[in-house]
Amino acid sequence: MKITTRSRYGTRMMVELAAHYDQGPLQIGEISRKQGLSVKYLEQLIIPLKRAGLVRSVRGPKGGHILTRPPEEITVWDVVSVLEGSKGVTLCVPNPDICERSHICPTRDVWSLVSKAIRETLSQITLADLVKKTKEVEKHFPEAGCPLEGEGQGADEPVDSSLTSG
Amino acid sequence: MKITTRSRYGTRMMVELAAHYDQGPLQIGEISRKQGLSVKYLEQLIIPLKRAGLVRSVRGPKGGHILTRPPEEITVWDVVSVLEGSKGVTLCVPNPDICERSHICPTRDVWSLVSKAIRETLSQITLADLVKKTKEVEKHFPEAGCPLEGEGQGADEPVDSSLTSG
DNA sequence: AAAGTTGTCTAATCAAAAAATATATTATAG
DNA sequence: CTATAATATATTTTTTGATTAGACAACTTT
Repeated sequence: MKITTRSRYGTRMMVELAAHYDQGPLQIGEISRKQGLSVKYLEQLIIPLKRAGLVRSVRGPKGGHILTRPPEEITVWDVVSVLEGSKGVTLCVPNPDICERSHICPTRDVWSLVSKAIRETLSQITLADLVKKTKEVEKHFPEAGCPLEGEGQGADEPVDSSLTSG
Repeated sequence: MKITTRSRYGTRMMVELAAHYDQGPLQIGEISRKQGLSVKYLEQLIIPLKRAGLVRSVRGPKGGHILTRPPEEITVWDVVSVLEGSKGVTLCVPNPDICERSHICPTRDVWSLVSKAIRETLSQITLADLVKKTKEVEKHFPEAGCPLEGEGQGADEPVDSSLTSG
């Protein structure tokens, strides 16, 4: 029941792209620096986001990545559902057929409701909301982004591993 | 973002205990047989449930386990929160202190909302609800419980492993 | 009191998935 | 051309979820 780093880092990356939306392509290296996340890992995460049509990329110098739609039109659910894949909170929720009794299983209904609650929650939050909140906060705390988020570690500045263990 | 077998199997066990509530202690062996779950695993899961005061146990022959409260008064959230521990959907949600910037992190708020949505959903479902649903369904399909639930495997009858992989 | 049943506890093992890293290749602006 | 940045693939490392094992403790029944 843990939200994976794929979803969390991916969302942070998308928020960076959103904040940069009207300023042309943004490079992974930039995102990495600002968010303290590994370049290599972000490169992996952006592939499914591209395939899903949320991001497009420009190669070569001055290249980078840019959202295909304005941040107001991309929800966190759009991002998370792509990065989590179609696995669902339980195998039997998206694929009832793998269990012959899915249609009579009372606990399966419970997990379906959880799945629905998550989807509905995340569908109500857009990248624009998060950018806005970031900027409001930066007025009061003039330093940049969120370098850790609990356990993310800096690309160049490894963090004390006691933070990353749990 | 997967619900662990701890929560799923644990909930199924608690539903069995709920169904047996007014008939004295129920043995793990029985639950294992009816639900097709490993005795050894269930034994582990029941310990935190006891510590949390949801279950009490009777040793020796004719012993077993019994809910400390009627099924109407135990929600799925009671069960799941015990079995998942206090880890939360993200480390920084229950322990803001592990990240110096939790209070200004916009994505942390998102995961907090997810956490809240899950909690509220599961708090509205009681074990009695699930027992009731089980019995309704059994009227139409006179065979017993849900042996698989997607990937749970029978204690004595191992399932084709292609089911258990994802 | 003996025997046998059931729960309790700790440890060890296994497997899968998540997370992170490495290398080589392709496109393109300048 | 050359430097930059994306793309693709592969590999490694780490974590943790899941499962199994065995010794021990409590209790009921006879």
